[in-house]
Amino acid sequence: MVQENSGGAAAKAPTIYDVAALAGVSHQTVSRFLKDRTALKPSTLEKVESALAQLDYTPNLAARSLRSKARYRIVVVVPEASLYFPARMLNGAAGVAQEAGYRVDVVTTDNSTESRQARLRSLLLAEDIAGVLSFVPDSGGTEETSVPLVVAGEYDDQMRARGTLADGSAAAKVIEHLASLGHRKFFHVAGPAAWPSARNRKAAYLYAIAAQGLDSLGVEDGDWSAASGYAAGSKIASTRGVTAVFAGNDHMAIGVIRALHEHGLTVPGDVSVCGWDDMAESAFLVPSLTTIHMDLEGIGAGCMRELIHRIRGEAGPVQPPRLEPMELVIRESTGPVSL
Amino acid sequence: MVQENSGGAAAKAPTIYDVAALAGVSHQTVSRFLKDRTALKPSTLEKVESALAQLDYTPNLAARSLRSKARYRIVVVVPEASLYFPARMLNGAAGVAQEAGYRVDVVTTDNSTESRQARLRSLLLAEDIAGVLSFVPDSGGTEETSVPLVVAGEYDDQMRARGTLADGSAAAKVIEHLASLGHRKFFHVAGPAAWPSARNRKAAYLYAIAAQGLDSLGVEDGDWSAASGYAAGSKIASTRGVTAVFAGNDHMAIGVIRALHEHGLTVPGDVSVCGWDDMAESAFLVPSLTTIHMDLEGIGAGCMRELIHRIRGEAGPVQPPRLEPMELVIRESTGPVSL
DNA sequence: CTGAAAGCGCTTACAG
DNA sequence: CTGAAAGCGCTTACAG
Repeated sequence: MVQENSGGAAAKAPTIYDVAALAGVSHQTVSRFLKDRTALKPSTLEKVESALAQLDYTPNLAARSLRSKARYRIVVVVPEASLYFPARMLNGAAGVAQEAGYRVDVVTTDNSTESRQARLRSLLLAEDIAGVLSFVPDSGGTEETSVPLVVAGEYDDQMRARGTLADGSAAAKVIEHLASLGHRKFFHVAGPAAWPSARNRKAAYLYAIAAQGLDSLGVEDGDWSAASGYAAGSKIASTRGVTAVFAGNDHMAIGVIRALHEHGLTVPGDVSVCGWDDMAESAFLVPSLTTIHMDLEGIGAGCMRELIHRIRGEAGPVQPPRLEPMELVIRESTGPVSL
Repeated sequence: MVQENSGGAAAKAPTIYDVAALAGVSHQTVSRFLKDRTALKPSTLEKVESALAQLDYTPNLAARSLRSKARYRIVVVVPEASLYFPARMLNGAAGVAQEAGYRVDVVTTDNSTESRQARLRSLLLAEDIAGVLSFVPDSGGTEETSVPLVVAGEYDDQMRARGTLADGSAAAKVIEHLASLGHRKFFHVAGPAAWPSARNRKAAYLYAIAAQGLDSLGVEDGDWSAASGYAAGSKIASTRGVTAVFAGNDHMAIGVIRALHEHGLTVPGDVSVCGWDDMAESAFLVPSLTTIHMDLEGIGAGCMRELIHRIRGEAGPVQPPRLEPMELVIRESTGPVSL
């Protein structure tokens, strides 16, 4: 499981002094080269360049950051109970950060333990943190820090405050699609209220129902898991008249379908079910899942771009992320209302 | 989306000198306190302690690591195309690392891009890296580094080399279970051969088939995704006689079931299908999935514990991780062979 | 355009 | 048991 080191004395990493000695210049000149090559005259530049390459030099970030107060690390906070957390978001974010020259410190958090909270706080106070990207809506303690902070989803909140819903048009499409199939009586299984995306989808659902003159026979809050969808599904099965269910994510949709199945209801024969996210396996379920396709990787990348934009103090608004379109993908789990 | 900092001058983090001044001692004394409290006499200890608490001091890791050459960071390499990578493993690993006082740098990798490889290599050469935990079997370049390295799954390889199979008994249980239902003709959908766990399960499958005097009508390599399971499933549907399929993970099992469904074959009526991993939603599928329950979080934690053990140069073998038992969970997707 | 000096915040010898 | 000195590898002024 472990690969032995090539033994003995670990090869000391070369320093700026080694490079300087080899190039026959002062170490400051090497430092200058690293910062801005054009500040050197061509002949010097060349010497430094070849010495650098020869030694395979890597700067010591600790020393650099100690002296320059520059920061090279971004902390990403992910929920610990991340059975449902889309790893794709983390990937998107990490990719962008690496591309921009930052290292990514991942911190998992559950809201329960004191000690972990404390550890997170002290980490955030550390001097070398450039910024924080939190995928956890209530990431206790992150707010007090003075580094730039992006909480994924807060954008949604802002928009909702302005009367716009980030997920609005997609949710409207779901409801329209179901209404066009003759459905009139709906049920919504929402994500946990702490999450902006959950609040957003619920609000968009309620708005679309009202706008299109339909009926919502109930809303149940889950926790994003299939198990919570299953619990909601049992309730739905015993609620007379529901013919269409809109679930806040695909996991919960799976749970709903299972519960309906156990109550002798078929999907989409008796009840239509629509999810949200378009997980990689949703197309392969039986029935395959009608859902909203989300560019999770793109969203993660967008959040990270925004954070880096703030870290660098660039003026002007962040360019909105170029995401794959958020589209309704119609599959087998939704169908005409049964009479 | 962004929370403004509490404005103005960022509160400078307190240094060891601030603490020393407040406590009325030299900064070395504070440093000693941090390293080993018992080296101070009680009255001094008390003064330092209260000053420390009052200022909410956090050590500057960059400075500490620059001077002491101690390392505080562990790099975790995760596959970029991690649609299927169980985030739970990362969580388990990160939790253990944090608990032990390390920070976790996550690096995503795909094997394609040169620049990313280079970045990974230079990251690994950085002076402040204590060790590397890779969840990617072929994490190009990590081998050259002189820091302790654990590649998740290599342990499996070692055991196989010694004639033992980590996943052996569980795979045997799968085959036994299916054989007890009357199945004789099997098919295996394996994970990518680069992954030790995939090779392991395939070997265990072939061994169990032979040991129990059964027939394997084929083995198809997938890439862990439902889509690859689907492709294999089409092949299975056109292979005469197969009544039981053992898939290397639950995602591929889902794809297999879908393909069989499209070919008019029911599960488990016509064909039984068994997965591996026991994803959170596997119990809620229709049919619910027979699978091997894996303690993914525990495995991630175990790998990290081993790495830290090596980093600290502790003698003796690593205590084997205390995992939840790897159990066969019998659900609806496997049933008696049809005649 | 380049070198000599100072210093980031810590820890590790060295004295007392 | 505690303080004065030195130095980790860098970058940032300051001179030339």
